[in-house]
Order: sequence, then structure tokens, then C-alpha cells
Amino acid sequence: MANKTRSAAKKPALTGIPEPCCTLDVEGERQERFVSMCKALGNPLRFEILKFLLTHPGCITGNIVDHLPIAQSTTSQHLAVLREAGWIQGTFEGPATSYCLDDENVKWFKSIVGEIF
Amino acid sequence: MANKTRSAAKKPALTGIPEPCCTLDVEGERQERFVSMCKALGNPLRFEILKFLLTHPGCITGNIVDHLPIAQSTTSQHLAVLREAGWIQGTFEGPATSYCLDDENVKWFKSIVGEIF
DNA sequence: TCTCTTTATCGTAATATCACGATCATGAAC
DNA sequence: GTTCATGATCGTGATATTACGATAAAGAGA
Repeated sequence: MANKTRSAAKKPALTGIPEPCCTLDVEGERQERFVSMCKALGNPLRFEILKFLLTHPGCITGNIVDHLPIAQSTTSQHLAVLREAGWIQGTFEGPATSYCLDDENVKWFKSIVGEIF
Repeated sequence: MANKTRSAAKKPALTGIPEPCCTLDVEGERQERFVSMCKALGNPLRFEILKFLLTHPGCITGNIVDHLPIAQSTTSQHLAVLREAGWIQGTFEGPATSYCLDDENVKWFKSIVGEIF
């Protein structure tokens, strides 16, 4: 990373970027995946959904819709975001869809948080 | 939470919302704070900033600007988001601003992640 | 004081997100 | 097959986010 207008057109700062004091092995795809999970969680309603699924594993979309103050279509969108980020998994049960946390990805998220900070 | 159009106008679902299998003590202000921290982290550039500050504690804004492919004003905005979410703290060093992780809040975030899932 | 460096803030355009109702697709029950 | 329940998707408007350049504020040094 190093191409913008400001510093490219000016002389280097008196004090250049200091040496790193340590390293952090979160890069590329892992980083994208982590950021995407954070982004998905960074919405009050989606967090509420995740919380609900944590305490009500295997619930169907309708249960979640009943629990939230938003329309069915909006809820479905939020579920899609959580699904695509890897937080939850949906399985078809007849005409309904049953949702659970994606335990493996949740575990991965926790491990990254532990690793990072 | 229970006021939308769909389920309010229809008869209750055949299977009501099942009983919770467990509880989760993240509510109100704590929840808002956590979601806000997730949201702040859910942007690739802001995550990059946080990573940079982790490996380069005490850096000034200019160092971060040099490290990112975006304009100084945009970087400053992202720093403000991270500050307001509690991820970082800035201290004035003459005309510059030196940034560090807010260790206490970082610790709090980790503990919540550990508690939640 | 005047200038330079540094960074925050302002104004704004482009894009993304969020919310809704309406529609479509699918499986179950009759 | 027809109907109903369920939930995903489409089209849309409203709002929020992200990016930029320009400007302002404030300390350091001549």
C-alpha cells in the first residue's frame, strides 16, 4: 500500500514510518473473511438474530420474524447476510428453513479475535 | 420486540417461538457498544489501521496516511470512527496526533466475544 | 509575525445499506 | 390439481457510508 496524492507529491515526513514492534499474521483472505464477519455482526438487528439463534438453535425464519420488529423480507435479507458471512447455516425443512449458528466459523472467529489483540 | 405487519395481521404460527435453551447476558448498552465496535471493525481500511497501530503503537496520523491508499481526510474520518467506537485513543503531540489501541476496550471486546459464543 | 507541518472538519458526489410491499418458488395438506 | 404456509427474491425509496478536495485550526520554528 502506497499510492495516494498527498504523500506521493510531497517530500517524505521527517519521521518515516517507524519499525514494527511485532507482527500479526492476519492477511489476505483470512483478513477479508474476518472483516466480513465483523461487518455482518455490526448491525443491531443482525446481532439480535444471532443472539436469538444462540438461545433458540434450529428455529425457522418465521420464529425470527416474530421476534423482530421488521418485515419478513427485511429479516430474510439479514439472514442472507449472516449466511454469506458464515455466521449461520440454513437447512430446508419442508417449506421452512431452519437456522443454526455455524459452529466451525464461530470458533474460527473467536480464535482470530484471541490471536489478534 | 413484536410489532410488524405480517405476523400481527395473521394468526399465530402453528409452532410458536420455542423456549430458549439457554440465556445470554448481553443487552442494552453493552450490546450497543459491542455492535458498534464490530461495525467499526467491519471495514477493510479500518481493520488495516487497527492492525497497523497494533504493530506500530504510538504512530501519528501521517504515518497511517502514508500506509494507506486513501486520502488524508478519509483516513482522518476512519480514525474518528475507530476513536468513537473505543478501539483507539489519540493524544496530541504538538501539531500531530499520536494513536494507540485502547487496551481496556480491546480487552472488553475480547471478553464479550468469549462470553457470547 | 509569518510560514510550514500536521490533522481535523466541511461540503459534496458516488455508492452501499436498509427497509418496505409485492411477487415468485417450493413443499405440504387436502 | 388446488390451496395454503413459508420464505427467498425483486423493485423501490430513504438513509448512511465512503471518498475526495478544500478549508480551517493549532503547534513549532524561522
